[in-house]
Amino acid sequence: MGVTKIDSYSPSVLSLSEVFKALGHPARLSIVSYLLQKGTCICGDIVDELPLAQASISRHLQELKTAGIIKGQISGTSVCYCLSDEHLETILTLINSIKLSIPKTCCDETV
Amino acid sequence: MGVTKIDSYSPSVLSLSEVFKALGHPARLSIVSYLLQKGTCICGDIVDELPLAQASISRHLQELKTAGIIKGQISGTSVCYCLSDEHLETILTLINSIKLSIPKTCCDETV
DNA sequence: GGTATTTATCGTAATATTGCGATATATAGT
DNA sequence: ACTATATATCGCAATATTACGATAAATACC
Repeated sequence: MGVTKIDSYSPSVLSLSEVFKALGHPARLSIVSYLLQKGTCICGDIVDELPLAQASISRHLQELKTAGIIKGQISGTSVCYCLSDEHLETILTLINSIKLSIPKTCCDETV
Repeated sequence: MGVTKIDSYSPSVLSLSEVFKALGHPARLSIVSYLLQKGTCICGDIVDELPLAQASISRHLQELKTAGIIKGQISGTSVCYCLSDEHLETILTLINSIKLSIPKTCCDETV
């Protein structure tokens, strides 16, 4: 992320921005989209779906897990991942409140 | 972002991940939060709120604008920024659909 | 035990992001 | 015209992210 003044922000802002950051990569968003359709996946499923190496998929899964977006359960030699709604409620609430509070015409022209 | 295989993803996934990425930085999320409370801002308002230089704030505002999250209107020597709901509807729809489709108990233990 | 399968981690190179000072641009006021 | 105010952009250095191959770790099967 480059030089980031990470200590200057409140824990709630930092935590929520981490969730958004995790969703802010096309590979990770594709994984979430896959889980949205299929319900669960193992690492190998995503390796078949995306043009990335197994090591890269595994890293993306770890980042989604760290952000609280997915969770995994060991099942034999593989790990079954699924969506977690731990943070989705927070995001939903924020976006709803943003939508409700947008003034109708604060800017008429774009710059 | 490092080496990203950006050509491998659908335009819709890329576009949505750009929106999430824009929200995935504490400074930019703070700006959105400020707009949520105040309705509008000029660059100088955010300079007073965050411990970043004016040049840095301006860059973050440009990134939010590029992602379609805010829009700006020239007003004298300053630019009045406010939230745009151009993409918020998309995000809201996605998160709602994720929430609705989460299987209740696909993973009982975390790994 | 030995082998296959599956996932996670390490090390590295390439690239992107961040933040700053300096500077450019543009409008307002005198 | 000159100055002040406000924002955007440039160039740079520091740091973070991404992706990969290689390898480790852990379980399943024979």
